Amino acid sequence: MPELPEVETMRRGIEPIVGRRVLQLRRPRTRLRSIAISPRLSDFRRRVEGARIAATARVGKRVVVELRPGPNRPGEAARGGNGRGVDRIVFEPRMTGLVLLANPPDDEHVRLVFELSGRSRRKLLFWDRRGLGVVRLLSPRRFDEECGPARIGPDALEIPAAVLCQRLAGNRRAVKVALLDQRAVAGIGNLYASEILHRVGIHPETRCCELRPGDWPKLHAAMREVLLEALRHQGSTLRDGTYRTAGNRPGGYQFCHRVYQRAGQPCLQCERESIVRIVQAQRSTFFCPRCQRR
DNA sequence: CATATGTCCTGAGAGC
DNA sequence: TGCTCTCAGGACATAT
Repeated sequence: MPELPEVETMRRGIEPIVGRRVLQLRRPRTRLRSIAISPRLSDFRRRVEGARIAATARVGKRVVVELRPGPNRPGEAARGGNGRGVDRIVFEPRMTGLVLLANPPDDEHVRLVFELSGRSRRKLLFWDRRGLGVVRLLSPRRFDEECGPARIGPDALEIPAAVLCQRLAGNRRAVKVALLDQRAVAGIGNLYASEILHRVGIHPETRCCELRPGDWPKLHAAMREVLLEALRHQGSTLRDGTYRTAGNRPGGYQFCHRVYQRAGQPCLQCERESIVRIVQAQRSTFFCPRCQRR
């Protein structure tokens, strides 16, 4: 489940594509259902082939590739260049999607292939085992609708503590569930929500509105620490081995997990209690009943 | 409006 | 061993 650290690692890994041109877009035929793309392939192709890649970015858990108009679209040249009038490719990995600049884990789950210009003939791949991922080519207006502040809140690594507090403090939901709300704060998923709450010593079932004002700066600090540490380790590759960097290598943060997928094992903080697994909003939550009291 | 639940999908692993 | 069943969860649609 690529979350902020994994998605940012993928984005950094594809940086070498900046300055290249998309020569061809292909969707390999497989026995699997095809993933959702928009617009349809023929329109996607017409708009992307020939375009030059201007920059990469990340919006929450999405990888963004900014384009400049190509030579096959001379009429577009006038409004390109300032980064606002350009189309963007938005990769949404969701559960098992990967953005790769290397050989994929296997061939049958390669969903899209962007052939790039350059001597090395590199390919940008979207690989997705379960196929829940989405790839879109968005005009500036559509990008704002799909990825703007109305849909995706401030990034977890950018948001100030006071804003985090302001956006969540009145919430009646459990803090673990609220942290997963991408409109409130963007980039946290199921894995890091548990890790963050363990680090700050907050019980995951505590309602946001029950937290004391002094808890928010601590939660904010723990959030940054966990996400930055995971980013340094290039994300977490879980037991199923799905997540890989853009270079098709595993991350290393799974060896630092203190609670996630550690039910029944001793808490590394107190070394007395065992980690417990509960279900909140149909998702697993892991915590230490001793270090995280209500 | 805020909050809760159902749905999509494939493959791994459990249980018999 | 080979079958069936359950589960994993991000984002969005729909329900309460």
